[in-house]
Amino acid sequence: MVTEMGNSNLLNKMAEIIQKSDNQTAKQKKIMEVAISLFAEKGYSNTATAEIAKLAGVAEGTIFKHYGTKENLLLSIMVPFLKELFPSMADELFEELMTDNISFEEFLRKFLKNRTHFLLDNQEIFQVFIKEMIYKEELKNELVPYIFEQASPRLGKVIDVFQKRGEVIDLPISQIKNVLATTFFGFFISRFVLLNLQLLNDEEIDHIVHFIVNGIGKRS
Amino acid sequence: MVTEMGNSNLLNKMAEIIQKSDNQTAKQKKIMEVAISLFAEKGYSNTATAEIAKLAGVAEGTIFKHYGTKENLLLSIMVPFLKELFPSMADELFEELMTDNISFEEFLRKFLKNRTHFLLDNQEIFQVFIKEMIYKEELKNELVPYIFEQASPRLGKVIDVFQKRGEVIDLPISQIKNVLATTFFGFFISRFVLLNLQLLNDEEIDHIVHFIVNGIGKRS
Amino acid sequence: MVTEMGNSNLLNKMAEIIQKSDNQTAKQKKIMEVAISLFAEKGYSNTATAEIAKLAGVAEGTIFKHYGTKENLLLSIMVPFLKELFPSMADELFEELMTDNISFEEFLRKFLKNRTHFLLDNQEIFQVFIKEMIYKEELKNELVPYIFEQASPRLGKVIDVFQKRGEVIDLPISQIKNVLATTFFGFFISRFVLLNLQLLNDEEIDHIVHFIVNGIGKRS
Amino acid sequence: MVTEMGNSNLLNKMAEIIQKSDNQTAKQKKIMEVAISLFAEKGYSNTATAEIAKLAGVAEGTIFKHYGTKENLLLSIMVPFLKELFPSMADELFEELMTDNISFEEFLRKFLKNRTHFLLDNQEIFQVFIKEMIYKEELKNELVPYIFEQASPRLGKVIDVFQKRGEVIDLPISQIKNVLATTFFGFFISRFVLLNLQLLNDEEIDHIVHFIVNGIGKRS
DNA sequence: AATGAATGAGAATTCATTCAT
DNA sequence: CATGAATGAATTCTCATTCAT
Repeated sequence: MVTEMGNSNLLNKMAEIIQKSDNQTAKQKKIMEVAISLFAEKGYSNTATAEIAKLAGVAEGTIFKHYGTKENLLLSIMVPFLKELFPSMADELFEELMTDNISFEEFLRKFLKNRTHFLLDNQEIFQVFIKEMIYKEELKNELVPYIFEQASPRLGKVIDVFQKRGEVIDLPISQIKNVLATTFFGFFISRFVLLNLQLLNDEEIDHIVHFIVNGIGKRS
Repeated sequence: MVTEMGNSNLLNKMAEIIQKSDNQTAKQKKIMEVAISLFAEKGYSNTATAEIAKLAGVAEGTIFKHYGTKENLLLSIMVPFLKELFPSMADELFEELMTDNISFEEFLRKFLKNRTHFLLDNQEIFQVFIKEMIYKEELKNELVPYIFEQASPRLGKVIDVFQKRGEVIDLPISQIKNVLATTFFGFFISRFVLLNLQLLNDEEIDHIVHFIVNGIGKRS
Repeated sequence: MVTEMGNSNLLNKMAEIIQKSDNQTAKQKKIMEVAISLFAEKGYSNTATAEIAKLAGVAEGTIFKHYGTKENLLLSIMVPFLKELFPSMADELFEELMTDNISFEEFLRKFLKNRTHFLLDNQEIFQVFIKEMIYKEELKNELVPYIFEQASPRLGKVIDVFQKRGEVIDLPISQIKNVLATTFFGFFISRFVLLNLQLLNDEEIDHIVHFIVNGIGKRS
Repeated sequence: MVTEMGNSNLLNKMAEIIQKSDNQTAKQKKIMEVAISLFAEKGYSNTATAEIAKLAGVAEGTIFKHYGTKENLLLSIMVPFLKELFPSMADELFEELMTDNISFEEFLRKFLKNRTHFLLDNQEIFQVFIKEMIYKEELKNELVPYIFEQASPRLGKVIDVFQKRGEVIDLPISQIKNVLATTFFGFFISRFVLLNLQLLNDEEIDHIVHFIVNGIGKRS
C-alpha cells in the first residue's frame, strides 16, 4: 500500500544512494562513522567537512569524491537507517510478534523492547535523524508522510486484531493510532534525543505498557 | 524543594537580559519579531543576521548594538517565554484550576487547553526553544533541570490531591509524573514542532484526556 | 631658527587645536583623561570611542561634538604635551640650567633629572606619542623634523659652550649631537615605553651621566 | 643561568609554527612576504587580511587555511627572526668574534657591523617586531624576559673577558650591561624604526664605538 | 582512488560617525 | 551642550567545494 512518490526529490536521491551503496571501502566506512558521531553531537550544520575528514583520517577531497556534497553524505547516513527502521521492521517484526496468541500487553512489551534496542544501537543516527527533521522543511515534508505511510497500515492492522480479540477498546482505529503514535514518539524522543539516556530497563517498559493499557485513572 | 541555581551562567545572563529589555525601541521590537520568525522557520544557525536586519528594515549594526551577539539575541527571545511558561503558570494557573472540586478529567482538560493556547500563541518561540535545546548541550544541561525543578513539584502536588480523592491510581507519584510528562511532552512536540499543526480542537483534547485516564485497554 | 612649515597639514591642525583649547568643560577633561589612559595602554587604533565614552561617563556623541573625529582627539592630547616638551623647555629650562658656571656632568645630571620627571609625570602621553609616531608615517614625517628643529640648535649651543670650556671633546658638534640624542632617546624609550618602568632614582642617573662623559673604556 | 620557560603559551605556539613552516608553498611564501611588508609599513592592526590577500594574489581564505588566524600569521613572521636574532647570534657569532685576541674597540666594531647588517637585511621584520612588542602586553611580557635571558649572560661574559684584559672599567658588570644595552637599543631603534634609515656606513659605526669606549668628556 | 592546496561566497562582529531629540 | 539610537562600510574568519597532481 506504499504510495508512489515520484515527485519527491529527496526520496529519489535516497533511491540512488541505495543502488550505489554496495561495496564501501574502509575509508568510506570510517567517514560515515565519524560523520554520524559528529552530526549526532553537534548537528549537521555545525559540523565542518574538514573536521570529519580530519577525524576520519582522510583528505577533505576524499569525502567529496565519494559523496559529492555534504548533504548527500547526510542522506547516505539516513537511508540505511530508514530502510531498517520501517520496511524490514514492518513485515518481519510484526509477523514475528503476532504469530502466537500473544496478549496485547505482551505485544506492546515486546514491541517496545525490540524498537528500544534498535534505537539504542543506532542512537546517534536516530538523533541525527530527528534533529535534521525538525530543522529542514524539505526533509520533514517528505519523510513524515513516508513514515506515516509505512507505519500507519501496520499499526492499524495490529489494533484491529486486538480490538477483535476484545483487548482494545472499541474506538475508531485512527484515534487509537494517534494516541499510540504520540505516546511512542514522546517516549523515544524524550529519552534518546532530549535526555540522551543510554539505558532502558524492563521495569520502565512495564510502566509505560501498563499506562498505555490502563491509563492512570482509578477504576471504581 | 526548588534547588538554588545561583551557579548558572546562562540563567544569570538571562536575568541581565530581562532588565535591559524593558524599554524597547520600535526597531528593537521589529528585530525580535523577525528573529523569532526566522529562527522558528529555519533554525538559529541557519539564519543570518544579515537576513534578520534586512527583513526588519534596520542596519546589521543595529542588531549588534542592542544585543551584542547573535547568541544574545536568541536568549533575549527565549527568556520571557521561559519566564511565562513556568513560574507564572505554576502558581497562578494551578491554583486557579484546583480551587473548585474539579474532577481529574476536567482538570486535565482545562490544563491542556490552557497550555495549548499558550503554545499556539507562542508557537514560533516554542519551536525556537525546542530546536535550540536539542542542539546546544549547554542550553540543555541548564534548562532541562530548571524546567524539571519548576514543573515537578507542582505536578506532584496535583497528583497527590487526586490520589487522595481516589481518582488516580495508587502508584508511586514519581512513576505517574514520568508517564504524564512523557505524554504531554510527546503531544506538544509532535503537534507544534514536528507536524507544525496550527490548530487543536476540543475533540482532540477529549481524546487525549480519555486516553490518559483510561488507557486503551478494554475493561473486562 | 625655527623653519616655517606652512605646508604641514598636521601642524596646521595642531595650531587650530591650540586656539580652541581654552576653556574645557568637566566632561571634556574627563574624556581627555580617559583617552590618554586608554591610548597609552592599548594604542590609539585598538581603543574604541565607545569605550572612551563609557569610561568617561559621557555619550558617544559628546566626544564627536567636541573633537569632531577620533584623530582630532588624539591630536588634542598630543599638542599640549608637545608644546611643553620643547618650546617652553628649550628657552626656559636651558637658560635656567646654564646660568651658573655649572660643570658638564652637573648639567647632564640636572637635565636628565628634569626631563625624567616631566616624562614620568606625563608617561602615558609619552607612550601614546611614541607609539603613534612609530606607526603613522604622516606623524613621523612631520614631527621628527619638527622635534629636531626644536631640539637641535639648543643642544648645539650647549655643546658649544662646554667645548669652549674644555669639558667636551673637540669633535664636530653634529657628531656629538647624534650620539647624545641616540643615548637620551634610547634611555627614555627603553625605560618609559618598552619596560614601562615607573621610577628612576638618582643613582641610575649618575651611572648614565658617568657613561656619557667617560665611556666604558679603561684609561691607560 | 637561562631560566626554563616551559610555561610560556606564546613561545609554545611559536614552536608549533616553526615545525609547520618547513615546506612552504609558493603562495605561502608570497603571503608572508607581503604580510611582512605591510605590517612593517602600517602596523599589524592597521593591515587588513583582505589587502594582504590581494597583494599576494591569493584568496583571503588561503591565508586562513594556512595560518588559522591573523595573529598566527604575525607569529609566523616573528618566530624565525627571533630564533636567528639571539640563539644563533649568541653562540656562533660571539665565539667567532672572540677567538683572536681582538681589542675591545675592534670587538664592538665588528659586533655592531654584524648586527647592523642583520637588521638591515631584516629591517621590515624588525619593525614589525618592535611595533608589536610596544603594543601587545602579552608579547612584551613574554619576549622581553626571553630576550634578556638570551642576551644578558653572553654580554656579561664578553664584558668580563675585557675587564680582565684591562680594557673595560672596573664597574659592576650589571651596570655596564645596562648602559650598553640601552645604547645599542637606542641606536638600532632610532635608526631602523623611528628614522627608517636604510644605510649605515663604517664611519658612523666608528663614531658610536668611540663614544661607547671614551664617552664625550674631555680628558684632562 | 586519494590528496590537500586553493577558492570565494558568505558569516558574525566592530566601530567611527551622524543626526533627530 | 548632551544624548544615544542608528548606520554601513570594513574586518576577521568559516566552510563547502573544486581541481591539478
